Amino acid sequence: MSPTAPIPAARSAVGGCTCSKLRRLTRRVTAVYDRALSPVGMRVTQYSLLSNLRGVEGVPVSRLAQSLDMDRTTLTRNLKPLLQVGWVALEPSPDDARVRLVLLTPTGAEQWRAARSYWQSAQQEVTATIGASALAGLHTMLDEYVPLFRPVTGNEGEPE
Amino acid sequence: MSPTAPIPAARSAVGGCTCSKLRRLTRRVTAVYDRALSPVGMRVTQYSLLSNLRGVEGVPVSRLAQSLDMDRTTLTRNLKPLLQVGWVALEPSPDDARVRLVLLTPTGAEQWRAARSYWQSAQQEVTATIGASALAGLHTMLDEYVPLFRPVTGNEGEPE
DNA sequence: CGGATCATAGTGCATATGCACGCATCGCCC
DNA sequence: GGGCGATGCGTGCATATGCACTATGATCCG
Repeated sequence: MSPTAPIPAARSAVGGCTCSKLRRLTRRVTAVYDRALSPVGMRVTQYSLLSNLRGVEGVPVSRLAQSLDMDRTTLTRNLKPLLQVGWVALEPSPDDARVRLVLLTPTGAEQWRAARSYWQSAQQEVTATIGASALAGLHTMLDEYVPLFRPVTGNEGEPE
Repeated sequence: MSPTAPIPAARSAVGGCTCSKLRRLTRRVTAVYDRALSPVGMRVTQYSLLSNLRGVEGVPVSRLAQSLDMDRTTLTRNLKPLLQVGWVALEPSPDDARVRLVLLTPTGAEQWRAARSYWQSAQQEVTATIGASALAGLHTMLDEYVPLFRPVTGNEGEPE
């Protein structure tokens, strides 16, 4: 069969769907970061998570989820592999027995510093690929539109 | 504890990370579509998948993955729930025993038609939220930047 | 004090994502 | 026609995502 023949009726997968377009680009861009971070055995989601713990004593799970703008239960599971390798720790709050504080371990901080340059490589690759000014325009849009949509699972709060 | 106090050092979860910004907006926007499609028990990923099967006799799995710009193995698994409910079918190609053709069942086509208006609601909501011209600008960027990045798992092909 | 209510976190379930690997088949070439 | 590399697919593994539900602890109020 001819490997390059176009599909009869199905060409553009995304059509006019904003969501599919977003997901598609996100998939490709995520791969850039994940490949770049693979030498340190870290994914971009994890790098982002660790970044948010820098310089913080301990953050309640819900608050970290808010900060990351992600579902609290998603965060709980995303923490699991990081707990296993000992890059983060989870300890009960002395003030409130319900609260569990997430904190960066020394090892985690070290790993973050090691990962940082790899992340910068990925970010630089993206910048070079689409151009600095175009990237700035994209960032502006992404940042501007996020607050217009409902946050995941009752988060929100902190306007900035 | 004060529920609205800002986190000491961790404010913006995404910082300057293009990937995190993309993933964040994608999460929020996906929720809009998934909520809108929930009455028909469909997710936006599935809606997009079914859309690509409209008017097609049967598409090899790999080619459909290319069209959707998604990893072939991801598609294989995304097909599973649709196979179970009978909206798509998978049959061996008469020409090549290796190839499995994905096709939309009559039920699946019917479900797609039913879902279409719900998808339109979501798309309309997004349009109204960020504005038609802004959305057009976003689409332009998303479409323009996708081909600049390596496709997932050796896909690509179709420049169109 | 004690119960209703609220807040915080984890789990079960289901899907989404992609890499590494293995299996079967196809085409080609001798 | 018997290899042999290439091709098409599926699976195992691990993470990412979010909804519904549960369990536990804090708070308020009579």
